[in-house]
Amino acid sequence: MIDFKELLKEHGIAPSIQRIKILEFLEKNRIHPTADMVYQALVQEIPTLSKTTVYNTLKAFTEKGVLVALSLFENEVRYEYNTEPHIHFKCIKCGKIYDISKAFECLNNKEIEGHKVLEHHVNLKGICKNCRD
Amino acid sequence: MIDFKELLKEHGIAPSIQRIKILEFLEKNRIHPTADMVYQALVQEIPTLSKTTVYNTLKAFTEKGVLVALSLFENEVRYEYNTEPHIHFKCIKCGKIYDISKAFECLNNKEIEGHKVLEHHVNLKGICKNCRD
DNA sequence: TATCTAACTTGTAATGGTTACAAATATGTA
DNA sequence: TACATATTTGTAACCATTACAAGTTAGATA
Repeated sequence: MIDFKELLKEHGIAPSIQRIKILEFLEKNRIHPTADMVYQALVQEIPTLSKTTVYNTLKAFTEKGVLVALSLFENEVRYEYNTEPHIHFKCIKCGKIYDISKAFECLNNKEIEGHKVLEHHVNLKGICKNCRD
Repeated sequence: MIDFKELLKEHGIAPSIQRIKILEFLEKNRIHPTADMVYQALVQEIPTLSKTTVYNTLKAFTEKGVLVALSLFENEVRYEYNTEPHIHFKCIKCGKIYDISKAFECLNNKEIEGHKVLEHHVNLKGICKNCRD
């Protein structure tokens, strides 16, 4: 069981109830949610929750490295708990996004055509194993 | 010199003035523009141009495979002329987006963790050769 | 414990990109 | 030329996100 309160402190973020709940949700639900999905899920538990708080919190978490913001294939921002490097696969049939554990460490800290590469984001698109049948 | 009129016909798109100008702009300016950038550039030449037309046209071109829509790192859609497969590099200092001719054909038509991969989008982030000095 | 201050949360309004829609215009064909 | 269809246009609506100011909370200090 992760001590979310402690985790936030380690990242220099004061652990308010709202922040703890948001982090807990992201850690337990690896569904790459949008800000609105986070809000909808938590407003039941915290009826006074404000969307502004969700946006502010997600932004702060991303800046402090607690979360990663994703620009996947659609024009919307999604968030995920910051764990090991991995890539994303989106099914064109069901729309589900899968984490793929394979990463491309070979790309980071490399030079490509004279540019220094610090990060890489790989998004795959296709038909997932459940939709192939 | 590309015959844009003919190119549109080949893709099943009626070649109106607006559509030809938009395609011509994308082909000549490989700057991965947003819809608004396309509008701003062309409204001088076609004063009656409407943003709705630009959006409709970019959408149609993307659906017919004339253009490719990109979800890069920010939350905004950009468009580029559909040519050979390549990947993108964004400089975190100057913000410029570079095309990198290297692609990962090895990924397409492969299976990863049971999913069938049809497309791949690789976005690199770092410091470009001009900003390194 | 009481108080103070700073940080956090909230709600409303504003912003900006995108889309819906209906009217006006242009195009191709007979 | 006239008609039917497709395209363009402008306005209004929509939705995600941000700005802002006021209200609330929490930690530190005495």
